[in-house]
Amino acid sequence: MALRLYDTRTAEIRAFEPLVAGEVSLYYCGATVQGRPHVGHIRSAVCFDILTRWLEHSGYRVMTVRNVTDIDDKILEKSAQSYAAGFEPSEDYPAAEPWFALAYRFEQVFAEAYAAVGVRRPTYEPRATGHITEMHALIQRLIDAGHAYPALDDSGDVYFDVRSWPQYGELTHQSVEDMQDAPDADPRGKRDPRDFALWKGHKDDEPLTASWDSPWGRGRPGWHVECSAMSTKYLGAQFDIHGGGLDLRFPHHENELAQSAAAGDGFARFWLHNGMVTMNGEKMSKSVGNTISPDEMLARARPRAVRYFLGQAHYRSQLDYRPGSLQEAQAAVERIENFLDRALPQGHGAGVSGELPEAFTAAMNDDLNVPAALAALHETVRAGNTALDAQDADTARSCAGQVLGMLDVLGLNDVPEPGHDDAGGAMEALSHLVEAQLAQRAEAKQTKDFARADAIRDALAAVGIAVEDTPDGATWSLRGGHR
RNA sequence: GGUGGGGUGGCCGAGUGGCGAGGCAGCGGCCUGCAAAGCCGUAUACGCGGGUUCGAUUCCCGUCCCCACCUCCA
Repeated sequence: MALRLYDTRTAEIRAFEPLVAGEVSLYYCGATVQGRPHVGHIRSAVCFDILTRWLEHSGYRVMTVRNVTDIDDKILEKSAQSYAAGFEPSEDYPAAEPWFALAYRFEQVFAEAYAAVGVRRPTYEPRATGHITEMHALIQRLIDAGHAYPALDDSGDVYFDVRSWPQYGELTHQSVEDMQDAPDADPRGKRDPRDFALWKGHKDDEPLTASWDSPWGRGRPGWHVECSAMSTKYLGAQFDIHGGGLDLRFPHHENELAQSAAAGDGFARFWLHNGMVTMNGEKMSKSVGNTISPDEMLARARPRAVRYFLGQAHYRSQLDYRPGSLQEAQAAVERIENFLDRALPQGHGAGVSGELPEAFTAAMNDDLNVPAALAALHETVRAGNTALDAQDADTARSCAGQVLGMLDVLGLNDVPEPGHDDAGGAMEALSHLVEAQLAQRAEAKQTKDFARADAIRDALAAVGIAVEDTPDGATWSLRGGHR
């Protein structure tokens, strides 16, 4: 069965066929780098990372582009605040920081946050500020086609003319007439309050560094135009998939689609939107204050568990966080790891086949049904454990190979685990100390001195080292940092 | 008011016109010196009311509730 995906625009699941055989072009919206990432950004990235991995596993060559919005109202506002009298600097927002320094700094924080849960870098990450000329060209095409106009006042803005584009609303299935009037719409210079800015004229209180010359006067880009300009520059006038969070459907993606289509570009063939992350059923947002940051998650559970949690629900479903979610995810992850440790001790994993179970493949092809894919993974783990208990090493090894293959697709094998990969010499030294303790404990057990054996185990447990007995002797692992 | 998505066992979370995915937690058992890990077993689950059907959680109608978006939003 081939891959089928849900397309927001047509509101249907249909077979995915790329524009160019064997190649997939994917654009998905990244962040406006005005602050630290929150888990919604990371969930979105995990979803599209899994999509990318699945496409690659399916044999496609995938070009992925994710934008960095490094100029916008909020970035300028945060920077301006840092110069204001009475500003109190914090760790996240130092005093007197230029907007471009702020944006660049947070861009790097985002990169670290993505990497911490094993999200691979896109093929390219274009910045809005680096594509002003492409935006100008697009805006000019829209003006020439009669779908955009310079502001009727002297603001220097350029607006998209919503009324000139009958298809406006097609992505979110709304008609312009039915839209609720925007309470904060500032109609100055607009033909219709729903018209949106392609170009924003420079204002005197904004730094000159945040403006560029244009045929319509000095200014800066509107929010939506960058994605149209950059996606088509790197992926072509028409490309396969455009993704992003559900909350970007309107206005952001609707406007992107309108301006690109009105300019004559085919644009995205599939629109994919991931669901929101909620806390006890409500969307996490800073204004409500019900947030947990990626850093806080990583402080509460291992990176691999955090990724498992963020990726475990279907990508279109809402993902609910509540106390205990991460511990549950970690328990599930460790169940998988325990099996691999039993089946492939000490690096015997080399050369095992990563062939995937049919149920897993079918689930992934069915609009990336990760929950069903995880069910297949866990069933393979159980089958493998059963085989181990029956001394059937070949079956166990085969199951382990399949599990490794599935973990690769889900990206769980790529998550860096501190204290595991990079502890180097310290880990080596610790290993000798623990082995010596275990040898003493084995001796105690030999002489049936269980009190002493338990004392050693308890002492190790007290410092975070878990000891488990197996038919082949005791094994140990660091609690919180997998062996 | 408009648009879209939901309400599944203690929790999370798939799915299906009829043999109850999966994970976590719980209980019982096997194994173990004891644990841990693992395996086996274990649940009168599908918001409510009607209808269609031999049979509905799944389809239809009605109804209640929740969530998201309607120009800051992943």
